[in-house]
Amino acid sequence: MRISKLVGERLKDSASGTNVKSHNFLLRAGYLKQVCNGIYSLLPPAQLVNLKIQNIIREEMNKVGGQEVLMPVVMPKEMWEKSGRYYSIGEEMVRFKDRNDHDMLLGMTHEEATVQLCTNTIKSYDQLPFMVYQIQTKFRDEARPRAGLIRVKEFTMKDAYSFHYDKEEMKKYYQRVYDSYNRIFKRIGMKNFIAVKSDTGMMGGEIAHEFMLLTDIGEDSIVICPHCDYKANMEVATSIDTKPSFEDIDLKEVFTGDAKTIEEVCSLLNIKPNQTIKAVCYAIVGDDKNTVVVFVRGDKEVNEAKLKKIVGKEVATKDLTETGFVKGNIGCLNLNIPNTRIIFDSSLKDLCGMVTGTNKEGYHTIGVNLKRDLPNIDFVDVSKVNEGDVCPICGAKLTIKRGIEIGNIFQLGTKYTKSMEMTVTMPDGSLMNPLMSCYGIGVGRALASVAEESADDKGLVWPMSIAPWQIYFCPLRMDDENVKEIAEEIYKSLLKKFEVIYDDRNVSAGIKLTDSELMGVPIRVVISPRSLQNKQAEITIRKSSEKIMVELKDLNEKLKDLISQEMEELNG
RNA sequence: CGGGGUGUAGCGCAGUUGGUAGCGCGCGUGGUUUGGGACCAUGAGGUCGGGAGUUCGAGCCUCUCCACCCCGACCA
Repeated sequence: MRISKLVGERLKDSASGTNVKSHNFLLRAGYLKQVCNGIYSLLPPAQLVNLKIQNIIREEMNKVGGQEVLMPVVMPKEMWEKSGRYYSIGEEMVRFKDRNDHDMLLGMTHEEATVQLCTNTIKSYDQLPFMVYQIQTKFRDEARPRAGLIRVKEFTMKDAYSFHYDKEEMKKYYQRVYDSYNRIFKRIGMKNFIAVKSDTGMMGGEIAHEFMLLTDIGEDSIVICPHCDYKANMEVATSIDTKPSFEDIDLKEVFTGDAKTIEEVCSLLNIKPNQTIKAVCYAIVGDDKNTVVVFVRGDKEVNEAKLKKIVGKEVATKDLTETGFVKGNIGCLNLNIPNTRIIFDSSLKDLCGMVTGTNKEGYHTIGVNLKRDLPNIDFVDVSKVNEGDVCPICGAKLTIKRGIEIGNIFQLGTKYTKSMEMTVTMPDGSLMNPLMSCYGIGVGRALASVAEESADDKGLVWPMSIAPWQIYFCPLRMDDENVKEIAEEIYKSLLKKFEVIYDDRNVSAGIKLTDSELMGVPIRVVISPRSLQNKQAEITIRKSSEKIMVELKDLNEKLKDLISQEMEELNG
């Protein structure tokens, strides 16, 4: 490829309106062009990276027996009514009508389509296990796209689905894909990633893992034990609570005036937040009547993912106007509001000497003893883990890090095969619903994640395995007839063996060299009148800035070595 | 959906008390340059996000709609 013909421009000024390093470089280096909020076109270099990532994924999926298929983006409503998700998934799924007034939707995931594909196609247990996968465009009408390709509405996803005749066998297969995912992320050059236990969310099922790239720009919080294996998404993370103990005194109402927030009450009463009981109110989505109140210790926060599971429905923080609650003074004693479910977090269990609202303006109650004043209460874990809480496995202090979800795997069980009536014949002649698992990787997100992790202050730094080109061929002084002639010759010979971007522009050295660094091509080959005097070329390794002078006659051989060396490292 | 911010040339930005728009980069042409974003000359490129209003006159004031960015809610 000649850079003079390459579609897209390299920008000197950094793009405005983004604070994510990799996204900034991807825009500046001519990889992406935004179409609208959360929707991008990929320019040639990005598409080359995209295809390479896809091919690595494809190879690894094939290795675990995956069969590539391609399912439709547009699907009829009926399929999704069967599984129940036509109604349970919110506005992120785009629904529309075709010209015959038939309800259709854009697929955001393909469990339904896969079951439809396999039902009556697979008839006997004998054909299990098997896995189908596809690499396909997904559309999700995200509430808030952000950080370039990290969270977008339209993206390319590899999604795989496996089917099994028993749980043991499903778990074994799940482990194989888990290992496969580790290989994929390693091969595309990702370094600091981990697998964590995760919430099953809208997918359903029991066990799920997310693969997370640890980075400060990540959207998820991950709880990690520095001493043992425990790693979990904040949504499902648990910890052993270390209970504070306070003097057990009698109940007493105290005047607190305008003090409403935990901070205000604490500073007024000269106590710490962990001596207070905080009330958080939720509405149930799609249910105007009922309210949920969660009482949690003042230093803790409600984990809404956990709350959803307890309630069994979507919840949203509730506006307290026109309810019976006294905002800022809600207390757990004598709270009598109709149609209200009250939930106590386990952080409050057995505590005494606590402070809570009195359910009337201007007053809080001190000396609450949960055992004495509220006997017969069930405490449930509905709070978020705090940094420094105690690991549920080994007892060490937990840390919290940020991460980008780069892949996820779920053991779905029979949720879809049951609801969509997929059966196979078992050895004894009976029919059963096969067990199912699903496995996803966002290709564009993987691209952006590697870009984010490997970029330096000069620009992108692609790992060899997914670089748009292996070599940036950069002759200086293209006005010099001798340079130009030799450059054309070298380019032709490089093209036979390597993937090359040829900077054939007659512009100053500075522009060429900075562009090569911005674009992140792993190896740069420079020739110039100076180097040609000695019949030499200069090789620069992008990631280390290491420079190697090499005789022109040895150039191809040297490049071959450098490339295979890095590829071996990436492939393990 | 809530809070905050920004919309002026391809990109980055300036534009004073209201008087019909500039700068840098980039792009075209001619010339001089050439190992870390050269220089001279010259040229093209704008419905100042859209609409309505106030005014003799609006990039600037008022109203309204829209788009994008950031924080939250939401999220495979």
